[in-house]
Amino acid sequence: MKDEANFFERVYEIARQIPEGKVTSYGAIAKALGAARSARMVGWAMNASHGREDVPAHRVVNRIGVLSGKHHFEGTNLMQQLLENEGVKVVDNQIVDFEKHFWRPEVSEQ
DNA sequence: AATCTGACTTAGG
DNA sequence: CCCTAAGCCAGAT
Repeated sequence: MKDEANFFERVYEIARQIPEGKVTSYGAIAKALGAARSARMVGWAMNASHGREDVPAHRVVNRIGVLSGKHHFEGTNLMQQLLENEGVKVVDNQIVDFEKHFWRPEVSEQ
């Protein structure tokens, strides 16, 4: 049996820990994985997260709070809809008060 | 096996 | 924050 602790699985683990109404960045997740330089890999893992309901990729945005991955969701504004449904304001593909909704996986154990 | 690509980030201007 | 350049690494072709 293979170990399911693949790179992707690790990213999913972090993503699942993102509380509702909160968002985080790819770099933050990457750092939490111990691979701060692999922020792109986090996004890459998200690409593989399709089919995994437990992976709220819509809560993961880039460092400035822009929904860089909304284009990968169904429709054209599903990602925004999901965020607003959780109380996160999104304007022009960018999260309003991003820092206020920001959630750091590395300090999630607080 | 080599090359390209990418849901990113940081640094410098 | 905007722009350009470069680093990054794993997957896809």
